Amino acid sequence: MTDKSINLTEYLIEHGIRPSFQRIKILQYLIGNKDHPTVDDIYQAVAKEVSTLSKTTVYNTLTLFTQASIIKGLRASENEIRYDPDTADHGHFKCKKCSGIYDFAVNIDTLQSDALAGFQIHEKGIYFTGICPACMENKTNSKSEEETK
Amino acid sequence: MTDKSINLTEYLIEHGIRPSFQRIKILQYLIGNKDHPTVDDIYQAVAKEVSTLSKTTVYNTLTLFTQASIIKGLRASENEIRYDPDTADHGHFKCKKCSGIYDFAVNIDTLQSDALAGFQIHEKGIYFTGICPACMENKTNSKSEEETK
DNA sequence: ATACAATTTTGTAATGATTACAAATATATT
DNA sequence: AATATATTTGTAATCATTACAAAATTGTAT
Repeated sequence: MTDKSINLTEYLIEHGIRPSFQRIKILQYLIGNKDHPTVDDIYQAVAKEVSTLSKTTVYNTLTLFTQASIIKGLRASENEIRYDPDTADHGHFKCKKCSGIYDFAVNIDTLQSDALAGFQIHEKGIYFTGICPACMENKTNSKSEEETK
Repeated sequence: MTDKSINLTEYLIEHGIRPSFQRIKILQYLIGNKDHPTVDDIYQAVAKEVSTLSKTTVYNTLTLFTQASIIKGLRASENEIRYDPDTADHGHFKCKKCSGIYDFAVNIDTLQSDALAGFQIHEKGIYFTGICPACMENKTNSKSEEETK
């Protein structure tokens, strides 16, 4: 789901999800914010438009979307799950300093290990951690103060 | 840390960790149980030998070991962190049915993607999910009942 | 349109893993 | 032995996530 021109309502229907107002708004936010938002990020942002929004609805919706495979939950971060509307295989790099999460292209098929013969694989997650280029330079990092945890 | 003949006390000292009784027992358990135990698994088991053991000590110790890179924390499971004394690069497969976690050999170096030029990589995590061979056969699976969540 | 059924949303209360913190205990050093 | 330092312990707090039931919305059939 990358093409903005696709109608969100139809997109949901195509994936067997009834297109409620809340669901469309949450999906819209996810597609417009591919920076791996947390549940709270999503809730805070969408609540500005949908004032009655409940966090439970956000959880329900994200679970629903995940089951329908239109988004993926990431476990790159320690505490919380983050969500990614890009369901194509790719890796995630988490910077230990600024806590930023970067996507990176990777040819996951080359990984295909003989060791998993006989296993039915559903998802492939590639999570790297380390220091991002920006933080390598800036010893004094601004992001780290606001987000260190 | 695979060779059982290595003295655990010395092993800890070599890694800059003071070898307290609790730390040795926890390390001993980890090395003897490479089935990716949870914090509670470790606590329950070691508490049988060290009756005064506190769960906080287990957390402290695991954090210490992880910082010293003698174990690795896995996020293959949804809720909780699991620990692995095998710090060599390898993948983890989580079966959605029986919740079992399998190690698998994988040549992570082949992954090296150009996209990460300039990034300083510390850890590489490979997490697959799906159905394990045992669960593919047994439609009625026993493990799933005890561990489904 | 109207009434009924099914689905979705909401709010609150529980759960459960992890962390904070300070007192108690053990260990090392002089 | 005396003192300083490091470790362990227990309890209380935190925080993301889940459970659950009531309220609101939507769909369907008459």
